Amino acid sequence: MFSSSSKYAIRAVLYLAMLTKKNGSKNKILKVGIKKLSEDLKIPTFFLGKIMQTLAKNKILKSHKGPNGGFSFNKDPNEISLYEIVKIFDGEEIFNTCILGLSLCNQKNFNKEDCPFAYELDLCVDRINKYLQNTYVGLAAESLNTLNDIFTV
Amino acid sequence: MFSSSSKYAIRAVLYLAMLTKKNGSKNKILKVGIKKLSEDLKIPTFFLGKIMQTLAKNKILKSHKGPNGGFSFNKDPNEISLYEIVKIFDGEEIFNTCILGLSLCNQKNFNKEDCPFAYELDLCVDRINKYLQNTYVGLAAESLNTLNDIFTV
DNA sequence: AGAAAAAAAGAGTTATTTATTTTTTTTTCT
DNA sequence: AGAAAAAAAAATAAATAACTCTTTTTTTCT
Repeated sequence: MFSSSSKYAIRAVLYLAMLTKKNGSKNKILKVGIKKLSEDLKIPTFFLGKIMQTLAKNKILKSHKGPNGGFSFNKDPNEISLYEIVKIFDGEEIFNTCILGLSLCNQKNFNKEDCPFAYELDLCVDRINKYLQNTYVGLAAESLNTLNDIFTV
Repeated sequence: MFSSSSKYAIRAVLYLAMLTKKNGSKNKILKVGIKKLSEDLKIPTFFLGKIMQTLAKNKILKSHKGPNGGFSFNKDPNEISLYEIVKIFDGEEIFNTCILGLSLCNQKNFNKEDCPFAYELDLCVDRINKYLQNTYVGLAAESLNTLNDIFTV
C-alpha cells in the first residue's frame, strides 16, 4: 500500500522521537546521523539519507552538516502526523483511489451506487487515512521503550 | 495495495460474470476470448492472457482453445470470492503483514501491546480482508448493468 | 587555516513489476 | 486433411521502484 520510502520515513522519525524523548533536553537538541539511524533500523544508508533530506525539505526535520551533525526535529513531534509523512512520499491520491483499480470511482458525476464495492472499501481506506491523520509521532513514540519494541528484524 | 494482476483479474472475472448473466444459458456456456476482454476492459491483451491462464490453472475459469474458444467459469460465480482471486496473485501474506512495514508484528511471541499501531491498523486491514472474503463475484456482478458502470476509463 | 565529519546532490545501478512479441500447441470447422 | 482461430508458453523489453556510489558543500573543531 505504501512505498518503502514512506515506511522507512515513519520508522526513522519514530525512532528519532524515541531517542529525543530519552536523551534530548531543552537546552540541547538531539541530533542523530544517518549512519546511526540506518544501522540501527537496518535501512540502506544512502537511501535513508535521501529520505531524511526530503523530510528536511518539507520542514519536518532540520539537518545539521559537519562534525556532530545529524538530523533533529524542526517541529514538535506531537504535531507531526503519520499522514503528513506518507503524503510527502506517496501523495494524498493513494487515499482517493479505488484499491481495486476500478477507475471510475473518483470521476466527476460518478454515483457510488453504481459501484458494488465503493461503499465498504471506501470506509476501510478512509479509516486508515483518518487513523494516520490522528496519530502523532510524539505520542506514538511515547509507547515505545526500546528499539526492539517494533523495529528489529 | 494489490498488484495490477489482482486488479485486472477482478475486473475480468466480474465482466465475464456480467456477460454470462446477460447472454449465457443453461445449455450453452458462454465463452469469451481474451481479445474481446482486453479490448473492452482496456487491459493489455497478452498480460491479461497470462492472468486468465493463471485463473484457469487455479480452477476458477476453464479455457477453451481453438476457434470459438475463450474462457468460461469453472465454478459457480456465486462461489468465487474476491479474496480467492487476490490470494492467487498476491498471496495471503499481504493481509498478515504490517502495512507500515513494522516487521515484528507477525513474529512469534510478539505482543500487540508493544506496537502503538497494531490494533487499529490491523482492524482496517482485517476489514478489507473480510469484505473480500464475503464478496462473491456472482452477486457483485448482479448490480452491474453495463460495462460503463465501473470499468470505463 | 586546515583536517575531518557530516549532509547534499546527482548520476548510476539493480531488481521487480508490468507489458509486448514471437512461436507453439490445441481445437474446430469446412 | 487442411486452414484458421484461439489459448499456451517462452523470451524479450519497458517502466518503475529500490538502492548505491561518487563528488561536492557545509560545518565544526583543533
